[in-house]
Amino acid sequence: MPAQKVNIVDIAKEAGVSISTVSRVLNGKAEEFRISEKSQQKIRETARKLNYVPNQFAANLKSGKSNTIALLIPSLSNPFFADIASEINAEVRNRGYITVIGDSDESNDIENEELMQMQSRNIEGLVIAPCNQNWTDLKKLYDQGLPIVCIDRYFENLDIPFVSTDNYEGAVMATKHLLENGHRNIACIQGVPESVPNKSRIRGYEEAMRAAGIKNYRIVGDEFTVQNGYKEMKLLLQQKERPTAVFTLSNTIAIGCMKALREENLSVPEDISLITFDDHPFLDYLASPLTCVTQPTGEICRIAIKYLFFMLTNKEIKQRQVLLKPELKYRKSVKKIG
Amino acid sequence: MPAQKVNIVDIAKEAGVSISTVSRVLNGKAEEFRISEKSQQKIRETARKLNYVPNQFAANLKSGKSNTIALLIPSLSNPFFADIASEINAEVRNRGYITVIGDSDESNDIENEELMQMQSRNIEGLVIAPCNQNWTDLKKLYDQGLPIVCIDRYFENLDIPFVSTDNYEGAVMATKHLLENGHRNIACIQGVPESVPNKSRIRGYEEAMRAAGIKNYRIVGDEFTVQNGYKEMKLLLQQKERPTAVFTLSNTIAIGCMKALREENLSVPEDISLITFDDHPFLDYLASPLTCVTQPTGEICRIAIKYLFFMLTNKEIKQRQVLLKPELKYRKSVKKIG
DNA sequence: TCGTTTTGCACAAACGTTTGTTCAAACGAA
DNA sequence: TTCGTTTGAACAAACGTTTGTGCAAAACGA
Repeated sequence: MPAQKVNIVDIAKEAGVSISTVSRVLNGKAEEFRISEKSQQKIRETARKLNYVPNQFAANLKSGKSNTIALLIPSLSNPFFADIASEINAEVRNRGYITVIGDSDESNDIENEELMQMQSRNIEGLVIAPCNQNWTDLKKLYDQGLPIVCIDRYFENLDIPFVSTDNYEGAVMATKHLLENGHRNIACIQGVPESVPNKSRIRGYEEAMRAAGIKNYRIVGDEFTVQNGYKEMKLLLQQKERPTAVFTLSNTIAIGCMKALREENLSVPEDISLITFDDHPFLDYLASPLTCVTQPTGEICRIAIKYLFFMLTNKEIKQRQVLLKPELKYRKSVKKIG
Repeated sequence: MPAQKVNIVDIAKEAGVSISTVSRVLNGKAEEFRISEKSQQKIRETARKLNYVPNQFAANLKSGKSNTIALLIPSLSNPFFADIASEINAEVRNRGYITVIGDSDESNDIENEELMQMQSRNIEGLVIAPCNQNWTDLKKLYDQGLPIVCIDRYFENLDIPFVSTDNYEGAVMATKHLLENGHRNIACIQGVPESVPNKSRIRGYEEAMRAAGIKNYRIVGDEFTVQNGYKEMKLLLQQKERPTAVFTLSNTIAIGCMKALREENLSVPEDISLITFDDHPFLDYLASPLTCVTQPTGEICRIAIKYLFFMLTNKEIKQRQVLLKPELKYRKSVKKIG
């Protein structure tokens, strides 16, 4: 017998008070409106008895407050973003809000659709790692007053605050490390070419290579996926002049590489050196523990949420564009050659 | 200038028609209500021009339809659940619904709170891997008519449908594999002891051990986390009689183990054999590729969503309790001894 | 005793939709 | 011309809250 959902009216009747009184008590405004202790108790008690669950939709409709912030990421199945989702979720709950998470699967269309959905749900803030390079919609939202913070991916020339890693620096560190170990023929397998982090990393890689006087380097690939890493590594291995080292721009790509290498019976770092962006608990325990560039994801999330809630409460943000320093975690996937 | 949010009334005015007409056109009910082609065009055009975004809250309030299903999992940072989230999300979107994801962080309180939140948001269905053993709240919801499907974790004696892996069988397979390789002193590091999958796995492990005539086996640990695996392995290694093999009940636990082993300069499988529940792309590329019991997560998600939508449309479900077969993926972490 | 202040709460109007009902105009048939 | 029928759309009542306003009753002061 699907008990009809109880509402505030039922409670009012049962408790013998008015609707408004119920509303105020249940919203903790009893003091403010001087509701007697007796009424308060009565109301709370019947609410519990009737199993009352407030209807957020109705509440939001009237008040405009949804107590919801949205997180929009390109791919939950990417451990980097799964981590972020987990952290943001916890951080947001601590502040009494709830998170709705959207996964755009790296598709512009889905991202836009999700963005719409979230608007429809009157979110009060948005944390996004935009996969769409076309920022007009996002910018419009921001200008309409929706607090937005970009993480990981961002738009350099927009005034939307962002928190990310200094990807350029990270790539320079990684590339230099390879160069210092005598490598000259270094290939780079990238992820989504249009994304800012990817572009910065590529820039870092290129500059480091050119600074070392190397002109002909190879950049291949187009996705932050295992499949992409696998495919591109396979192709690289078919080249006449095999690279002595490979720099992958995500750990998913790195796994793909290892799969390809394993199939060709090549080992890291003996036959080929490997270095990757993004850490992962597993990286330490691989056949050849992978040297990597780690991003401070926890810090990124904390700052992003801090900023978001600053905006929500109209506080000033001193620095709108934050790039945190990555670190090189030395393991054993780079061989000294030459 | 935060352009006031446009609503259906604005459109009606601008287009010179009534509110209801706008609503019907925008909801694709133009045919049904015989709205002229001209009006339709006019309405759609002005909606676009004014940048109209429907207010779901208002719509839902009236219609009772939220087009939302909820996914509640114990931990997004666990790759197993991250995968599930990703798959469910995609599957649900394909059916024109959207998913809101909740992460309870293995906390009963948070789970209950999230459950409340979701009720408040008038979800139409729920997919949950319940961490709370107290099913009364969930059961109440189910009896009130909310379609619910449990995945991974479930309640055996409830009529709430579930889709999971035959964890018992998986554990038996793993344990037998160790036994067949001559191991007698096999320890098991478990996850959350009260969770059904954990209990089934333990049952499988125990029965296989006893069937082999082994009485004194060790079950330790209490969380599906890296830390738990690390700590328990450390302790196991301090025992007088070290186990020759360890069976871990999740890959997070397995990583923890490997960390401990590495610190003690022990290697798998030379010094100790290791087998784990749950696959992961990385497992293949570890120093000693880990033999594991894989769960058909994709299949689990697909079936769960199929069932959920059956319930949503009042179709009959033939089989309410589904346990899919796991598979043993042989890699190189088990040594033949004795 | 009678004003005045405080206390405690009820009333009713929103919020932006959906949807059942009603109705005018246009049309066609007789 | 008149009447029935279709076509196209307007009206208005919800949905379950929140919140500004208003007003008794109680308490108090003189």
